[in-house]
Amino acid sequence: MKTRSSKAARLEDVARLAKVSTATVSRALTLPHKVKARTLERVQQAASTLGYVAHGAARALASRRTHTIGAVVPTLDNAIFANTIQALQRTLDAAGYVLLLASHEFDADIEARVTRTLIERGVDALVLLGTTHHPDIYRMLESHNLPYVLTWAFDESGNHPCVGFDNRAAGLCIANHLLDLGHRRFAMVSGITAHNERAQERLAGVREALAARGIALSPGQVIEKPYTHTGGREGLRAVLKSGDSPTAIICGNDVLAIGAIAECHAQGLKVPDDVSITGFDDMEMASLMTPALTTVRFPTAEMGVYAANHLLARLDDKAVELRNKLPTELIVRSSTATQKS
Amino acid sequence: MKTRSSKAARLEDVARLAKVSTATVSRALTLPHKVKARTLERVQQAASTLGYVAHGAARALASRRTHTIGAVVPTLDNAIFANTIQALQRTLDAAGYVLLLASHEFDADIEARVTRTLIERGVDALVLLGTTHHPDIYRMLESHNLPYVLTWAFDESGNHPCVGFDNRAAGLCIANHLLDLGHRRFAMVSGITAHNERAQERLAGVREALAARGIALSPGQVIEKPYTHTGGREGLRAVLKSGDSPTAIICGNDVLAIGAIAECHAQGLKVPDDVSITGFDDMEMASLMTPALTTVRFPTAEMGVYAANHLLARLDDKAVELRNKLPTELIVRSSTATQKS
DNA sequence: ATTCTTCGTGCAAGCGTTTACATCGAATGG
DNA sequence: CCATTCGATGTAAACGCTTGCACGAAGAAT
Repeated sequence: MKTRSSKAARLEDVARLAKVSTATVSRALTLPHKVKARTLERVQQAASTLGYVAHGAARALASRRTHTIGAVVPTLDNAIFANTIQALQRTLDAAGYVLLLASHEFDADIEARVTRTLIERGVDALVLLGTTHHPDIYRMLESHNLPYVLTWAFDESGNHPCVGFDNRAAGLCIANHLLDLGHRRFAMVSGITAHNERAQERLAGVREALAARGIALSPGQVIEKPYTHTGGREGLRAVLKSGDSPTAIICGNDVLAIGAIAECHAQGLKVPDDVSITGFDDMEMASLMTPALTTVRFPTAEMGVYAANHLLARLDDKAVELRNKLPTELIVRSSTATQKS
Repeated sequence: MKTRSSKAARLEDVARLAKVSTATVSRALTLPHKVKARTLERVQQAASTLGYVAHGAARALASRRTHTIGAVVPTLDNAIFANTIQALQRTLDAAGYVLLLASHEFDADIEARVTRTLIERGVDALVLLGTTHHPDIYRMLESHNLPYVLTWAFDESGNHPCVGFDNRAAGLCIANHLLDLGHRRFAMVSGITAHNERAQERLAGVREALAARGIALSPGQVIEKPYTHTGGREGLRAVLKSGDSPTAIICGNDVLAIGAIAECHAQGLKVPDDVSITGFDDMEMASLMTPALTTVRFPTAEMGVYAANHLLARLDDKAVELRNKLPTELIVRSSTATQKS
């Protein structure tokens, strides 16, 4: 078994070289204002010539702080989460924190396991995605008294700090857009709704909007697929096979929509002439494809920044609002068109 | 300042409840075969009723192992890196390791700083992207005796363990494809080549292929842009402005190519009728867009798996090959066409 | 001058594990 | 039946840092 080299300098080595105590070195490195300028300089000099790198575990053990924040997301594969993570990491980094990342592929048990691992590794706080989680997760958060924040969804129960979107409103919004264009025959290629309230809410919003005009979605008109391009293609095929040729297909996110549009092309269907297609999220790709995608914009990067700042504030015992609903916005592009009846 | 709750159970609490010593509890939890079945069961029972979660920092300090592996990448924003990271994380997770992630936005100094931070946090090993790094980075790796592996590029010097691709060969390959189609007027929208040997090598490969047919790229025919969609759009505009209307534009990666194609559409240029466009990487999107993108496939997920296994093997003191060049493959789709002269 | 602060520093006690070493009883072999 | 080995457990010393407390010196207030 490889061990960290014994040549790595320790605090004591720096102290000896700078002719001060280890306590002073420690203070010089973490609370520079507590040390006289001359001493500080000597210590820094010594640390630098020895190439001293602090031993995080020892530091964490003694100080009970790791300066590490954990995030557990469904997957990194999806550009839209990557977006948030990137913003999160950048904000944390600026504050001297490091991001410990784990993903669970939309599996609730794996989520509980990796969350436990992160807590074990000693994160100071945790970013979770979505509101529905394994009870063990909430139990561990509770018993370790860990600050956390839920993201991407808005916790209506009011029990949890969160920053997210109103996924139901977004669903309502996109469905109304299509209704206003004259569409009456719909289908939805949803993400997998089990254990995923974002997907559930989007679907519920769509249903609500349609119901208001007396339209219902039959089981055959709602296809659940994983949030992948392939899922979108398969979803579209399934929808077509189901028979009642919809004029508008609402996809559970942009990735599904991109897959669906690609499949339309493959099948010789024109978008939006033969069928209108929509997504959710407004990832960058949505504006670049042809046809450009009509979707609902979610400010995902802002959310990452907000989540980071929220936790940083709480770790500093500053006051913060505990729940924040970020605005979403309908973005109409060219994948939807009016439907003459 | 928030501290971890004092109610969290420690090893000692478990030991007391199970009526054994802390040493036995420790062994029961990490080397189950070293304790008698009856004892093991008692300990597990006690741990579970107390909701015991090991204190990673203490464990790391005592054992000099963190079971954490660091990765520092340019950005997470790019689906193609996300791909590798996802594979890396999944493989590490299966082996009981956690991924500590940092990004540097293509800035060499930031890279050195975040790498230092990761080492400080006590990673057992490190995944680096590319071969060119700040000398401080190699110095720290050396003095801490840290296993590491370079990825995405192949280190010809032979000084560093690596798993990557032959970016130059890929450049050669794609340029030859276009030459074979009859193209003679070229431009390249490259990534920023400073501190990035992947971009440099791709460009060099292209130049080499063209030179073999007596074609040179003038400075105006090589535009460097960040690896973003916007970079691709701007790159295309710059290429067009430069005057000598190329019939083939080689983009430094798929993201640039997607941006470039979008800009072509905006400018009323038909791809591939008016101009052929290529990328590198073969991200999933490449096959889904219209026109589908001709590109060179890089097995990025495999690389993540390989990098993970490489480090895991070394941490276990098993033998591994230190350098691995993964094969790339030309993928011809519909963004390139023959050029009649 | 004298007393009271304040500041800079050192001393040393942890922080919660792991792990060499010691111990002890039981099993094995001659 | 004793000597030897072995397996299971306990004892206690690290691991490398932070931080409360004590202390002396220097400055401020009286």
